Amino acid sequence: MYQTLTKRLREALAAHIREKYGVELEMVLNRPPKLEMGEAASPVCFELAKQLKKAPRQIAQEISTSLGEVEGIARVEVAGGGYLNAYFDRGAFWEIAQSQASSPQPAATSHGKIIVEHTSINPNKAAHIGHVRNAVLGDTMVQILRHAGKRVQIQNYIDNTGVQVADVVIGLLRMEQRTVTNVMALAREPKFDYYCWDLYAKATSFFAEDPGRAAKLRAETLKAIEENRGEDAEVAQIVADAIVTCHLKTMARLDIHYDLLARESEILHLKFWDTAFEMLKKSGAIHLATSGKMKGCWVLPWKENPGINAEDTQNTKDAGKKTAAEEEDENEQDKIIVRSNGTVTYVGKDIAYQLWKFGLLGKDFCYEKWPEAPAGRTVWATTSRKSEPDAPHFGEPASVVYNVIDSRQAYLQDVVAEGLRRLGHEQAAKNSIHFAYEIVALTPRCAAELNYELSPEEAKKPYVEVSGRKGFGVKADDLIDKLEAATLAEVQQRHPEMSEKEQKRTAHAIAVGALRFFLLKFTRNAIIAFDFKDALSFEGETGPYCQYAVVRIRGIRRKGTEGATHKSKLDADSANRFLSAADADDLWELLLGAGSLDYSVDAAIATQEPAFAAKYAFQLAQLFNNFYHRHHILSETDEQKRAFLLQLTELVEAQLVRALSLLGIEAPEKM
RNA sequence: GGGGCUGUAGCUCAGAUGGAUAGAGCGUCGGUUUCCUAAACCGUAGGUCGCGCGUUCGAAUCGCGCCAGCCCCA
Repeated sequence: MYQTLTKRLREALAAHIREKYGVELEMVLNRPPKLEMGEAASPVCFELAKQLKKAPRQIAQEISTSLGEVEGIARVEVAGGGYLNAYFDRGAFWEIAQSQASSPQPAATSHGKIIVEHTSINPNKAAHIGHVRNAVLGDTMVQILRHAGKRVQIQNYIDNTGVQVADVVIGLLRMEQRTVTNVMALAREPKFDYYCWDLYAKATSFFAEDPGRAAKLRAETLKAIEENRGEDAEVAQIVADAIVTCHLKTMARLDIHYDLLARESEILHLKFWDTAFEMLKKSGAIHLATSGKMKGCWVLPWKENPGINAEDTQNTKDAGKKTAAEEEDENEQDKIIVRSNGTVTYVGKDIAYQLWKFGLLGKDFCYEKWPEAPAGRTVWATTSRKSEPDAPHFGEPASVVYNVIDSRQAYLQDVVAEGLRRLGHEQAAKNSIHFAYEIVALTPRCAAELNYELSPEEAKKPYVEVSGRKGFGVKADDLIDKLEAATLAEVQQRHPEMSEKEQKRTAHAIAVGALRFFLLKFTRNAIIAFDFKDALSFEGETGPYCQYAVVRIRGIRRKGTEGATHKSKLDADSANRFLSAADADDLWELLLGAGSLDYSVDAAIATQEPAFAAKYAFQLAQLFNNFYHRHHILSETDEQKRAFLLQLTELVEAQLVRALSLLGIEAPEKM
């Protein structure tokens, strides 16, 4: 809606400037700080002033008088030192909003497939709050991209052959001396993910007792898992599969789902890695270190000028000029891809996976349905067995890939991208986006509530980092339980007339709204210092605040249909009249807000910042609450006015519900 | 040692593509409810945008240098 008009304005301005001054400029539009300054502003005259060597205000004056009609724009004025402020035709905007509200989604204008990879939790313990941030960010980005007409596939990478799973395997088989059958039974019990959470922490202390033994056990177990042999491999699969099912269940509570579970075991068993390894060797992207600390490792040279193909000559040239010490130093910057014992690092496997995502590996997985998907859902997983015939074509190359991974791994992600580049896939490297976000830490107070003993240094810090190894953190299911309990108590008090089922449904929706919004209101690179007090807050800038605005509108609609038997029809001129009245700026502001979802979605995509969408929902809810206190709709005596206010309210509802759905938040009927 | 991120109100954070008088929530203080449910609204106070120099008609935003904190690679 908003973008419909700004697009017209942008095009008209660009064409006019091209014609009048023969200058081609990118047409940036801003939102003026105040409503009196119009709805869209262009600072283009300042830029033009440089090129034409004229005063910006004079240019603005010229343009504003000669621009001519732009459909839907009432007028363009000169302001400040040379701004062009555009004022929308309020009646026209109302019409656009009415027609677009009823025909919601743009047709899938997708060019290529987009992959969003998120969640990707090590399948060896319960999910914690940090994992939830990852999943919520990823899922929200998915909804936003789909809303913009993109074709998106959601993947969840399962590192089921890694060291973390190995640690739990050691815990079960060596520390607890369990049999395979026994583990199988244990894995079927509820809260197996919680059991592993504790066991993983115990294993960590067990390893700390004797580092030598730990290294040996780990290496043995890891190798057995990678080669898919013996009890270790068997138990690893049982554990990883069961935990993945737990994670799917936890995320389903937040309405987060996946198209494909891409498992690391298949990267190995289907020889994805072997193929990638050959490609890397053949292209000279990696080489075997023959001396020094990394002797016997395959390494990817780092720190050199990352230009394409020029490295080889440059490497030798530079190396010749360097002292031994410098060379040694430089070698230490190289990234190990294959360890001297032959095992592949995570980076190596990730390069293979990224190549596959872009269709550059020349291989595909086999696919089968995950046997224990959440109710009513189908989730596919990679497999080494034969593909099921109805499997979607997951191997279709992606044009863009969003990898939702915390920012501590920025360096590793750079290495992966560098690997792609050295294989000659510059474009893929560019389109493989590290969608980075900061961690969720705990406030010292929150840590204390969890009975965690703080060291003196930790107590001084504003936050404490969670640690899966130490078993220290807020588990996702615990947090959701806590939120649901708190919201249920509130709903029961406010709505004793509701059935218990209805109360629970409502409480659940509010709990999810509170949690998802809480994780989305921060921008990606803000560290969230988690505290139960903040997360359990339902007032102010929160999900429930936004939901409440919708509930209010629904209340009005219910009351409205009960009371008035006839709903008078709004005639075309009336809307314009009400919006253009001298004291109607608040109505206009609300309409404009309701129509600005597209603007916020565009900003969210351009900046890769889902927080923009959350901000939008909150601001629209705020505008509505403000309006709600100023205008009593149902008691409005002017029938046309009442019809107008009602219709405006319904527009706000539609847009707010849409915005919330992008955030994965459902608005209940009552709360 | 190298690389990255962060520093804005008492607290937690927004300020995309440089732009007009730097915003919000919480907290403070003071008001609003016989209801279209107050999970709301209104008012109040609170800022050398870490510091310095530079680029620009214009800098919280860009560049350089410091200071402080966090993370990553060794």
